Amino acid sequence: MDSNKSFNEKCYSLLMQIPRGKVVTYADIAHQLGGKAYQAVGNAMASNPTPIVVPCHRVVNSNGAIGKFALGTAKKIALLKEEGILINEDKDHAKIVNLNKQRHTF
DNA sequence: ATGTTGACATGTA
DNA sequence: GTACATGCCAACA
Repeated sequence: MDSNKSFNEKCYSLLMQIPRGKVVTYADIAHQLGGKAYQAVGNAMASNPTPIVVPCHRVVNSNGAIGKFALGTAKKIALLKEEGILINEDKDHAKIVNLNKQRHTF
């Protein structure tokens, strides 16, 4: 049966709950969905029909890394910085600073 | 740190 | 409809 909201819609709902200046990990989202579909979540983001509207750029890896982004990792970093997220720019090793502190809790 | 295994949605054959 | 491959990953050895 097709659920009311597709998997991708659920992910977007959670994403839109994230206030500016906060970030979440794929594991957190997957956990909120009641499973461990980390990559499924990421895939849903990749299929993101409305970027920016859905802050998919506020989602980072569990280890604090930026991960990838449909519009480009650099774009993601730039957006996060613009949003006020502190990122450790080390050459090409961009990582979230104090992830646990900037991590948003649902 | 590296490699392998695990879990889930989507697309293609 | 079943099977295989891929993907903005994570946990474990």
